[in-house]
Amino acid sequence: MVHTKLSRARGRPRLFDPDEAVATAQRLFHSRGYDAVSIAHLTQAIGINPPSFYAAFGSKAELYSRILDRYAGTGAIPLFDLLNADRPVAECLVAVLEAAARRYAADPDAAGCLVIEGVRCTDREAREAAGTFLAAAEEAIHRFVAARHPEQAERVTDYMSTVMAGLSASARNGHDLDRLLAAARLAGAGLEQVVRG
Amino acid sequence: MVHTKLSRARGRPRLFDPDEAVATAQRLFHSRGYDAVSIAHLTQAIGINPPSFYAAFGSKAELYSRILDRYAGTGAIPLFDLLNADRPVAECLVAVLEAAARRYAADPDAAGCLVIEGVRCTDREAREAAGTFLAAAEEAIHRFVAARHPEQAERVTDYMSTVMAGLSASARNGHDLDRLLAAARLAGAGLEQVVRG
DNA sequence: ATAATTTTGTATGAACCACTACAAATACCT
DNA sequence: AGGTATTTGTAGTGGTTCATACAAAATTAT
Repeated sequence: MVHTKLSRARGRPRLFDPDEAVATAQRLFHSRGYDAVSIAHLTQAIGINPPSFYAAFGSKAELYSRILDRYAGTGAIPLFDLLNADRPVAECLVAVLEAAARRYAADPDAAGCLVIEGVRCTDREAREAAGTFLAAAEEAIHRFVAARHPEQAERVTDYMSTVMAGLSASARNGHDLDRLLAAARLAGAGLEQVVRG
Repeated sequence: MVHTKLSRARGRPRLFDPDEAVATAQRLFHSRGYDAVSIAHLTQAIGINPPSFYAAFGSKAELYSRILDRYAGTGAIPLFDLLNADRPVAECLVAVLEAAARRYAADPDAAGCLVIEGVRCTDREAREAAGTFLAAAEEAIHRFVAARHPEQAERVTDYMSTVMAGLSASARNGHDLDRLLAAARLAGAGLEQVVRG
């Protein structure tokens, strides 16, 4: 039995578009941070009542988790593209830092990284969901560096985490693209000393 | 009319030591962050009831502000000592980064910088209080750099802010002293390229 | 038409939040 | 002893948090 989108579901139809609602919620979470966004804010922004919200998304943390998945395709840094390149390691890593600067400053009303900021929130469930994504990103960087500079992999991965967290914080402190890019490039200078190949 | 500490105050005496209470509160705020600490947590940790708390400290945000003052003398980086030295600029700045790494990792249960993390909290009043201290630190760094490298001052100050925010975040993510120090030194390499003198 | 299914809006529950009114208690001052 | 000043504990205030119970509404299936 295959359900196509053409054959409508059985009960009363939804009055809102869940995908659109997720996009709205993503903007809210990214702009104000997980803790500062209440169910009341979300339902009001989406234009629905709490029961519709819970029926569609389960809970605030579940919706957030779903948004993190979506973020990977819409707002996060394309790590695999940037790190699979055939260029020198340091060059790739600097490209990641510059991409981070660009993403984090792209929308002044949703500055910084949704994941990096998410791991600082008060809710355990949401924090752990963001932590999973952060760990995956760190592992991708670690693997990339370890392939050619195994001795430096941990140190460089830590450094990348630190700089990206710093860039996200500075973006949320209002630094614009130019300032963020300058900081990313200065940070890149540290990299080129360690991984020359 | 001078009141000495020897002549006791008039009414019923306090059953708790306000300084001790402030220290307890500082530990709580630093460990869990401003948002995650409730009045109930504070009063319970101090061992008093809410009315005593409000009589002594005014409000949660007021207490936090008082703690930030205290933090400057107990947990913050001695910027003026480190930057007034007669050594090369880059050397001083790296010393600041290393001092930050040490402070941020010193107590695993109160990791990171109270000020840097404070500016991310949900409460406007507390956020602005922390912001004042952060701005003062940034101004101190800017002035120090501008004295000898006026062209680089803004860029270097932004970079310092970014790296220190990153170190604080990494500390809160559980990185220990060694990892933080390694990141601080890698970041220092970027500095030495820009401010050689 | 009737049953089954799903969403909707209203209205609310239970737990927490920062904060306080009030009277009893405990000190100093005269 | 009596008056004044301050802190104390009890017991709340009103507001916000996330989440739900319930019945009416709107659709498909039979």
